[in-house]
Parts: sequence; structure tokens; C-alpha cells
Amino acid sequence: MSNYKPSEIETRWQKYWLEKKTFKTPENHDKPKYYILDMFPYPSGSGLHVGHPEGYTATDILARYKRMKGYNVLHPIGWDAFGLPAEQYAVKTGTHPRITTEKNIIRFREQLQMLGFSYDWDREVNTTDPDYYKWTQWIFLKLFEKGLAYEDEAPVNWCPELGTVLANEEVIDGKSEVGGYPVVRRPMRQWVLKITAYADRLLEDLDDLEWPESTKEMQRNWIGKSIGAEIDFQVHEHDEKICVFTTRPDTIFGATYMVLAPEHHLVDVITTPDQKKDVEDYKEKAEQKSDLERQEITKEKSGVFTGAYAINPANGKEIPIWIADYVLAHYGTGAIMAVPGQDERDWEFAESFDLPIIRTVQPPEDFEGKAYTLDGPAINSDFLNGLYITDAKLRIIEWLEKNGVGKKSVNYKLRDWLFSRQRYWGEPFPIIHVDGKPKAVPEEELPVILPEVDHFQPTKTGEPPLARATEWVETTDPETGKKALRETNTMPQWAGSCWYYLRYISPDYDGGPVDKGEENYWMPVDLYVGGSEHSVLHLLYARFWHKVLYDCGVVSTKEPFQKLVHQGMILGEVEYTAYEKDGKMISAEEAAGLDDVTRVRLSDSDVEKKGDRFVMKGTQITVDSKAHKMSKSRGNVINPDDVVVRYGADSLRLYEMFMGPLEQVKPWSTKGVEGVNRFLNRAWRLFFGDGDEDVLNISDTEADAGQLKVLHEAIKKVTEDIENMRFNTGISALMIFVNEANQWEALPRSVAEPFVILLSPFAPHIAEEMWNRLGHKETLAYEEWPAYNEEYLKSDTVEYPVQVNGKVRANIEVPAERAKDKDFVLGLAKQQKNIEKYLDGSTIVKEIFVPGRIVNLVVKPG
RNA sequence: GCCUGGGUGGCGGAAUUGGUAGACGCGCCGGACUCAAAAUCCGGUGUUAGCGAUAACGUGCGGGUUCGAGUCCCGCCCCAGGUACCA
Repeated sequence: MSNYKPSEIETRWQKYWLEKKTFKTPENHDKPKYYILDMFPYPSGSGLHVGHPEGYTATDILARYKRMKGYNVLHPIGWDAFGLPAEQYAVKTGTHPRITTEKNIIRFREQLQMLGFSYDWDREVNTTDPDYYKWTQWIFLKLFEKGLAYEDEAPVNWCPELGTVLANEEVIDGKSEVGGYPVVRRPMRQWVLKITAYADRLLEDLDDLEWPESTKEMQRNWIGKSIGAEIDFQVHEHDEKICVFTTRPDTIFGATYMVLAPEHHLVDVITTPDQKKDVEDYKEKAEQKSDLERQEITKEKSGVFTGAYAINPANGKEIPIWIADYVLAHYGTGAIMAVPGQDERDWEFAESFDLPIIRTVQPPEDFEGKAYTLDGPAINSDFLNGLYITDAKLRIIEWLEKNGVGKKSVNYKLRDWLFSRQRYWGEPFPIIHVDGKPKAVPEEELPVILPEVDHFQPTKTGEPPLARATEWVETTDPETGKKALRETNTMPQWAGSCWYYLRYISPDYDGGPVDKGEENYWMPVDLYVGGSEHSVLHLLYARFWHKVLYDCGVVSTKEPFQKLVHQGMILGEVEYTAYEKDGKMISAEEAAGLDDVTRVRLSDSDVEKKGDRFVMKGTQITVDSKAHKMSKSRGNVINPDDVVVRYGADSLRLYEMFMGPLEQVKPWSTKGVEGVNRFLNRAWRLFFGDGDEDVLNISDTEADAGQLKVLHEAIKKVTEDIENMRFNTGISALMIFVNEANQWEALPRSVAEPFVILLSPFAPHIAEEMWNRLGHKETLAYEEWPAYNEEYLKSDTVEYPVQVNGKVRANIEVPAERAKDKDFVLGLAKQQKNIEKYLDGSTIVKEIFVPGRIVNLVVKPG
């Protein structure tokens, strides 16, 4: 065999790595460690898509690189295997989710191994494995002990027709995704985790993380900390007080009315008899609107007067109390003091209902808007007049506290985490109910095994599927011997993924979720790579659990993931779409607003660029050119298996890294895969020629200066690019090496071997094969990474572009030893024919000389 | 609306952070090999003008700073993702 045959060499090396356990994590702690983690996949029925290998290749390159740099590397993978699709499939077909899940895991594992990732397969974790979820339950008990898990009534999406609770994503326009049946909000007993208790720490500790700024910002917004004050407003002729939260207590003199959320508990108490009907009607309407609907209507504000008045504590004035759905029941206190002068929403409402508006901050003279929300001196505000916002706030809070009508207060957008699901395929809660009260299952009894049930739907009464396992549900309290009922809710999919990175560290440890000694060595995760769709929820929940475990002494770091990178989505191939209406082709702009147009898919040979648009060849008819998300319905899904069969795993890996920066969204191009495949073929021929016989085109001659320069340039570039995760330019450096080396008479071994090492993280199979054919008997996975020598990078001459008035007019070559000699270089520059031309009849007013970079002569006519 | 990215050849993308814009790959054009094709190899390829040396223009748009701007500053436009009555 002499031609490059990926299918042969790839299977051979994959087998070698598995059998020899090449990538087994070292057990000693004698070297620096590097923990590199992928977001583990949900093993879906459709297998791997091309998005998975993108992030996984990036981490694999780093893992292989770090091993060769002398690190102990922990690079594991596992399965986030609880989840809805397997359960839905079970409901439909009766197949136990365990069966489906096992089958899918086998497929995923094969696919990942087929791509040559250097995972330690002895550390696989599976969230559905009782040995794993034992510790998920254990962590839940910690939360429960600390009072961070509590029961509450919370509304769920209940679909009476399907007899089941639906996740938000299963509800479309108030109807079930499956079948289109109506969905209603119905309160149910739920488990809730008190993540809000950690809000401040989750916010503050973001600062020290090497995460994308956008992700940190999203988490900050999600937590939504705002500092302000709570103020009590006495209801006129009632004993009740209404407490409001405001970030602008300084505007209190401009509070001309109050608004309660329709759900506010005081609404019924304070509403006057003659307003009762209006208020009831409004409440009913608001109730019927879904959350989405209430959010959509941003323009027209609606509301009703309750008939009651409150006393503004700052000036003793009576102000009307309204209810309106622009005030949200679950934020702040569910009630606001409305200050239309300084708040756009309040201004709109005041205008609609003819309520008074008082400005309490002086807007600038040229201000033409309505509400003025920026800084300025206070007006119409008694003792605050003249103070700017910051000072006015301090002053009024002091006053409120002194008079006992308010205090400084902090509020968060973050809400407690609804932690239970009415599902089968999830972790059972380690909770029993004795005399109607929840009680922890003793630690020794963990895991609470997911029971078998006859069907996977909820019961007729709407209880979760686990309620069907009556023998399991009806138990006794081991402590008192009393009758007890097991919790029948299950945990959400997030639970297993909240701590899996810890289990990899000591997957078989049975003294706790993680072995303390190992944890000390391996944590934190040095690099975590995964999709940006997990920017908020998964990453926030995992951070929350980690902090709880930190408080319990289970982990030693405050944060789990030191550095985070999101890979960008891979789109389908670029598509050109033309539009046809009534048998005539029309331009894309024209077609935009019309519905009865036919889309025509064009190939790239049918279109050409005209200006900044594409048109149909030879016409003025513009077409759309766009890469779309891959989707089954569009038929543009690229299957990694097919790519591997045609071009090999090394080509797939290389292409996905070569497409562009890792973080960026980028369109797929099969031609591009062919390009990198050609590169691997060229590299192969460089070593082994293209004849039929087995030859090795390697010489044992010494490398000359030119060859060393080419090699060390590659070493430098590839090393720096891997360190900075700029894989696309690193690969380009490898290509440059091969292009250069192809022109050499002979390839010295001393140059060939370091090149193979450089190539190996990207294309490990071909590199192992080359290494082997170079006569090495062992894997190259632990060879030393080559270092570059600055000496070899120097060249004999330095090239200077010569500019006149900032425009390049000539290039000169200067011997390296005189390159920093300003007079010499300038002298030479001025002698150039094309430069003389520009100097002639002009005077040089300035000479710029940047050593090793550029010469610029600034001239003036005359 | 707000937040975060981003706009560079026919396409994906480079550019040492203020110093020759377009590395590398794709595509395209020409040539070699072949009866032919594929594969492979060699050469060319930002646009315009010119046989050419060369020149003008060129990094979303309009200004500015600088000897010099894709890179810095001011004002816009467009695209992608996220978020949304959060008081």
C-alpha cells in the first residue's frame, strides 16, 4: 500500500489507541495538570452532527498538544442521557427509555471513536447510571439540608388532552406542539432550589473568569441585580400599606399614582365597591393572557383604577392606586410608585389615562423627549432640590429610614429554580413524605432507583408517571416506621449536567461525589468548550451547585470552569435562491413582501456578483445568497459519517478547524473538505511518494539553513496558534511547510519528524502512520513537542518597503547586518529608480525609519 | 429598544495590534501529462487602464487624528446571536 488510504490507517490507529489505552489519564500528580472538558452530548437518536466534532476537535488538539508539552491531561467524555426525546419515544412505542438510551450511547461512542478523539474511555460517565445519579441525589440532599431546596406551588403547562405537563419548548402559541391541543397554566406542587441565595456570589465571581464577555454579560443581566429602596405607602382610610421597590427613590416627589400588578394580594382588599366590576374584569383578562402575550403588547398600556388612594410619604399627597399588567407580580414587590416624569412606561400610562406628570429632574434645555431618565438637578422635590441623582438618592434613603417609611434595598431579576418535572426519565428525588411533610431519604439508602412502570404517561389524575409504581411509592419511614410516600416528581435534565465534570475526576469513587485528593489536583477545569446556547442556564446552574459544594467542603475552588470558549455554529452550504412569480423571474427585493412567489434553487454557476449583490448570470435579476442553519426540513444536513467515509476523519477534523475562527458561525463547504484532503495527500506523497511500492522519501542528510528556517517557522506559528486556539492559521502554517518541502530534493529526517509531531494534534491518524513508518514502534502521543530556535528564523536579508508620502513605491533588500543602519537603508532607498522619480524636484521634509519594518519619505513639491 | 459580536477579492478567511491589505484554502483561467477524462504537477488570479515598467482606485458609509489607518477617534448604515414593560 502506498497511496494515502484514510479508512485503513484510521481504523488501525483507533484500535491501537483503544487496546493500548494510550489516553488513559495518568494517576500520579507529579506534573502540571490540564483539565480540558467538552460539554457532554445528549445521545439523541439521530447521532452526531457536524457541530459536535467542531468543539470536540478543538479540545482534542489542545489535549494532544498539552500531553506532548508534558502535562498530565484529563480529557473525558460522557452522556447527558436523561431527557425528553427518549421518554417521548417510550410513550409512543412502549420501548423503555433505558433501551433507547443505551442504543444511542453505543452509536455516539462509535462515532466519537471513529473521529479519533483522545478521550480516556475508562472515565465515561452516564447521568442515567444509578452509580452516577446516586451522587446527584446526594447533592440534592445537601441542598435540602441547607434549606436550599423547598416545595412550592408553581404553575406548569398542563395539557388536559394529552394528560401531561409540557416543557415551555413543547408549547407553541398556547397549543401543544404534538397534536395542537390547548394548554393551560395550572399550579402544581414543585421542588424549587434557592439559587437566589447565591445571587451575589454568582455575580461577583464572574469577574475573575476567562469567559467571553458576552456570556458574562448575559449572566449578569440574568441575575439582574439592582440597588434601590423599598418604600411603604399608606393606603388612605385603610390599615394596609403598599410596599414598592424602586431604583429611583430620589424621584418620589414625582410619584403621582401607584400601580399594582393584577395579581397583587392587596387588590381585592382596597378596591372600592363601585370599581369592583372593572377590576374583576381586568384581572380576568390579564389571567387569560399568557406570559408571552403580556410581553408582546408593548405599545398600548392598559389598566384600571381601584378607587383607592395612597399617601405619598414624601409630601403627604393622596395619589390614586391603579392596577395594570405592565407591572409584573413576580418582580420586586409587585407594586410600583409611578413617576411618569422620569420613567417612559409610566409616562405612556399617565398619558393614556390622563394622570398628572411632575418632573423631578431638570432636563437640559434642548431636551425634546417625554420622560427624562438621565442625570440632572432635582426640581419640585423640596429638600432634594438641586441635588444630582446619586446624592439625591442617598439623601432620600436617609430620610425614609429616619421616618420609618422605607429603607435601602437590593433586588434581583433572578428567580428561584423550578427543579422538578412531572416525567419518568429523570433522577428520582431522595425524598419521602411522612405525614404530608417532606423528609430526606437517609444517605445509606441512596441511590433511590428509578422504578419500573407499566406506562410512561402520567396517571389519570395527572400525577407524574412514577405514581404508577405504587409499590415503590408506598414505603415506610426507616426512622419512625410510619407509612410514607415517595416523591414522584423527577429532577430536570440540568441536574446531571450540573456536576458531571467532578465525577470524571474519580468516576469509581464511592465515598462521595468526588475524591477529595484528586479534586484538589484536577480542579478547576482549565478549558471548557461548548455551545453558546448554554451561556445562561447550564453554566449558571452548574456554578450554583459548585458553590454549594464549596460551602460543604466537597470542592476546593469557588468556580468550576476557569476558561470558557463557545464554538460557533456550522451552517449548511451557501444557497442561491431566485424568485419566480407568474412564470417570470423577479428580483429578491421585489419578492420580499409577496407571498405567492416560487423559490428556485440555483447553482453557483448560474449566478454572478454585480455590485454588492448576486444576480442571475447575464441579467439584472438579484437573487438571495445565504447559508442556512442545517435542518432536516431544509435537507442541508451534513452527516459526519459520510464525510469520514469519503475523506477520512483526519480530513473532517482538519477541515472543521480550517474553516475559520472556532468561535465564529461559518458555512460548510464540501469543496473545502476536498482542499484539506488534498493537503493530507500532498503531505503523504512528500513522505512516501506516489508510486505503488512502499518507499520512504526520507534522507539522513543534515538539514540546510533554508530547511531549518521553514521548519522552525512552522514550529513557531503552529505552537503559538494552538496556544491561542487559532487553529485555522496553524493549519495554514502546516500547509506552507508542505508546499515548501515539496520543492526540496530530499526531506531530512531531522525535519520530517518534528513536522509529524506538529501535524499530529490536528490529524492524529496520518501522523501516527507516518511516525510508525519512520521506524518508531510506539505512539507519538507522548513525544516531546518541538521547540523553535530563534537563530534559524533569521534571514540574510531584510526587505524594506519604501514609501513616498505613505505610498509604497519600491522594495529594497538590505543585508541583515546593516538592516538597522538608518543612514545606509535610507541612502539605498533614495537611489531606487522609482523613488528618485518622486524625489526629483521635491524636498524631503521628513524621513521615517522604522527598523526592520518600513521607510517613508515625506516630500513637498519645490 | 437594549446587550454582545461582526461587515476585508467570486467564496471561507489572513494581516506581527498603527507599518507592503488579501497569507492559506476553495473557485476560476492558462499550460504539462493522457487517445480522452479523472487524479497530479507548473503558472496566473482584488478592480480599472496599459504590451510593459507602472499608475489610479480599493477593507460597510461619512468625517477626523497620523509621515502612514482594515487596525485609533466621532457620527451613521447593515447583518448575526441574545434579551425584553425587571420599576
